Formats: sequence, structure tokens, C-alpha cells
Amino acid sequence: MSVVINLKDVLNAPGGLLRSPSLAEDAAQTLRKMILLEKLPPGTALPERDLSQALGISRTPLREAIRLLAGEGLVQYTAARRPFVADPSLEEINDCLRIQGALEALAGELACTQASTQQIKDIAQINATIIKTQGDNTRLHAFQADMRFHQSIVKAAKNPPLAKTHAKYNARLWRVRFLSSQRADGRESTRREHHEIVEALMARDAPRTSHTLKAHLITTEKNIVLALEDRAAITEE
Amino acid sequence: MSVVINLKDVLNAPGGLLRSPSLAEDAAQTLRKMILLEKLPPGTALPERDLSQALGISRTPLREAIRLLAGEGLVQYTAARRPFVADPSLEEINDCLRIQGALEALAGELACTQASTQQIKDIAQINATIIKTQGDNTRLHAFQADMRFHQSIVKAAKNPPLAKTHAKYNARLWRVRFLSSQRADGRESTRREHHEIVEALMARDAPRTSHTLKAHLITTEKNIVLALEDRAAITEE
DNA sequence: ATTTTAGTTATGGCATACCAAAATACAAAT
DNA sequence: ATTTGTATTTTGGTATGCCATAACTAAAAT
Repeated sequence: MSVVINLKDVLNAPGGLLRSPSLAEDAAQTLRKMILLEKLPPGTALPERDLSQALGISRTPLREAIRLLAGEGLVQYTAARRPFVADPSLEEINDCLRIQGALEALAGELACTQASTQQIKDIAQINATIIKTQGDNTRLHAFQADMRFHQSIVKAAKNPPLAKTHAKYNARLWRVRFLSSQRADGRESTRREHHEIVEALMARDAPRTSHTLKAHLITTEKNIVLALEDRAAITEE
Repeated sequence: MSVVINLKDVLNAPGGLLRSPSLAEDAAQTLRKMILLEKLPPGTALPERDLSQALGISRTPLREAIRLLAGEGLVQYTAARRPFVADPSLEEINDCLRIQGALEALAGELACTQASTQQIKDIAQINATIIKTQGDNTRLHAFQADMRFHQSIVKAAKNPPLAKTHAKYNARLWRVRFLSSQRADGRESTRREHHEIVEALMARDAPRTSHTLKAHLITTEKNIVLALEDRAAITEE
């Protein structure tokens, strides 16, 4: 008896090319964007009926979408189980950044032994692109490149559960990280730290990679604090 | 205007004392146990209709329970979205243990600055109980005490998202950790490492606490490998 | 003016029915 | 005997309706 791999299984796999996502997954993605772009600001109630009607689906898949977002920490529930858009305190954001730092440090460490030469080249390449693009007026692209940079490191660690947990915290922190990326101040230190990370990776120096990544997340934390203070100042004007 | 805290909100809070869990949460807990005790062995299909009927509930909450377990990694889906009990490879287990190690190392580090004196005392107390109980024939209790030991450290870090993610990986690793705890061999090193962890915590020495916790998880990894080899040997007889 | 309370509405939890797609069983063909 | 084709069954995805309870409103009592 031979082990037969079904073609459909490959194409329909979670990341497969064809495969229509379920309505729940679609809705989750839609809501995720709306939350992150603050179309649904923190604290907004998310009643199932209204939302499902707004999205043109029934309550069942909408409920599921909400649960997905709750799993990511983007949605929370009141004591009476009413879902609302999470409104993380600065403290909670820092808590998450600490975790993300530890996860990326581990990823960097693992990548030093697990990554292929090609993967490290790719990481360096992504960073080079970031530097080249830094003058563009489309900050969104620069931000997305930054996300790809970190993701590619995690991917190179070849630890799928790690990649998944990291992705969850990314989703949770997307909004504040985007905010902080708008600040020009932090850009220079980001550039320098990215360079250090790539250097450490190419040297396959696990402790150094781990350390630089952790340090980088702390810098991110500082930038986020500054960005939120700016924002608070603007809001209360 | 005063900030009024509703009594019901307190009692019904996620960890509140009264509060009847939903059928979905109940079912998730039931299934979790069944999976971990291998009443539902790895690879078992989990058809919604059969399961919901077996548990005396309808498909809706059962579906939700399955999703919860999938979020923990205890359940996976085929390409055709059929859920089944996850059957983690040794590699995947190691991946998860690495993550758990990084999470606990971070927790220990944070606990050194965040934990109250009382909390550290409690941790030492739990460890003392483990040592006292080690002769008992009820291995399950010893195991649960070990879980409490690690959980109390994470709790002392005062980082709720960290506690949550840690708890998820605990659930995912429960089965193999229980298996490995049955092995008498590892018990001596466990005892010694626990002692070192407590010492480091009481000294509030963050690097040392972090290091000993990481080392402890590596020991756990070794024990699990041995336990799985034993088990494989028994199975093929 | 404030608090109580009775009635009404809104909301989430759950059960159920239907559908399309996948899996399965089985007959026919090679 | 193996493969192909077809009918049947099984299964997850979705829509919908009902119910208990929480939230809300407004009238009544203090």
C-alpha cells in the first residue's frame, strides 16, 4: 500500500491557492481590517444581528468570526458575554510586546541553526528593500515590508506553532505598530537595528541574533509609547 | 459621577464563582479530557453530529467546542475541513516545548521584578508540597502539583496575555507531559531543577531564573522523548 | 430630584432544517 | 483484478427561529 497524496488536499490546504474561505473567515478578515483601521474603534459593541446583516451573512458564521477575533485578542466579551472591540491599555500592549520579543528572540535563535542560506539571503533582501523604499510617501508599504521582515525570520526558524502564535500577536499588535511606524523619529534606530539583526543572522550567531531582536522589540515599545502620547495630545485638542 | 462596579459583573466574570459555563465550554472541557486521557486517541475523526448527540447537545455549541480545541492545537482539520484529534509528531512536540520554554523563561524573568514576596513564598510552598508528596502512589496528584508550580510562576509575572498563551500550550502538551511524569528516572533531576528555580526566584535573579527555567524545559523534553520511546516499545510488542 | 419597579426591547445561546460538497459504496467496464 | 463511473450517504457550512436573560425605558413611589 502506497501513501497517496491527494491533489485536492494540496490545493485546498489552509494556505492553498484555490479554496474559497468560509463566510466566517471572510467576515473575520473584514472585521480585522475594520478594527485595525479604526473603522470599528476600541470599545465598539459588536451585536451579532446588526453585524451579520451589515455583512450580508447570517448570525452563525458571524458568530464564528467574532470568536476567531476573540482568540486573537482583538475582541473581548463583557461579563454578560456581549462582544466588543478590545481596548488594550498601554500596559497590556507592553505585555504583548514582551511576549512578541521573547517569541522573536527564540525565532532568531532557531533560525541561526535551522534557516537555509537562501532564507537568510531573503531576509537580508527584504531589509534592503525597506531601506530603498524608505523615502516613499506610501508609509503603508514600508510598514508591510517591516512585517514581512519579522515574519520571514520567524518562518526561517522552521517551527510552525511558533509561527502561528507569532502571527496571532502580530494581528493583535498591528494597529499600534502601524501607528508607531508613522513616527519618523524611530526610523533611524529601526534601520540600524534591522542591520544588526541581519548581520547576526548571517554570522549565524544565535545569542547575538536573539539579543538584537529582543532589543529591537524594546525600541518598538518605546516608539509605540511616543506614538500613543502624540495621538493622545492630538485627540484632546 | 461615580464609577459603579456591578456585583453581577464580578460574580459572572470569566473566572467568577457562579456563572454556568456555556454548553460549548462544557463540551470543550469534556473533549479536552477525553483527548488527553486518550479516550479519543490521536487521529480520531470528530464528526459533529455523532459527537453532539453523544454529549446530548446540538451541533452549534459542539462546533464551537471543536473550534476552541482547534485553537489550542488539540484538534486539526483535514483539507476538507473535517476535524480530527491532532496527532503531533515528536518534532512538533519539541517545537511546542521550545516555545513553552521561552514563555516560562520570560515569565520567570518578569516574576523576579513583578512578583510579591507572598507569591514567591507560595511558589516555594507548592514545590515543597511536591517533594513531600513524591512517594504517593497517586501520580496524577504529583503531576497536577507540577502544573501548579509552573502556573504559579507564570501568574507571578503579572502578564495576563502571557498567562493565557502559556495555558494554551499547557493544554496542548498536557498529554505528553503527563506521560513523561510517569517516568521515575527524571524525577530526581526535576526535583533538583525545581529547587534551583525557587532559589533563583527568591534571590530575584532574573537571568538565573530565566536560565534555569529554560534548562528545565529542555530536561522535560528529554524525559518526554524517553517516555515516548518506552511507549512505542510497549505498543509494538 | 432620586430611586424603585414594572414592562418592553435587544441580545446571545441553542436547536434545527436545508444545502453543496466530499466521502463512500457499488455496479459496470476494461 | 483493477479501474472507472454513478448513485447514495455522510459531513460541514449556513440560515433561521425560539428562548432566557440582560439592558433599557418610563412610569410610579419616595
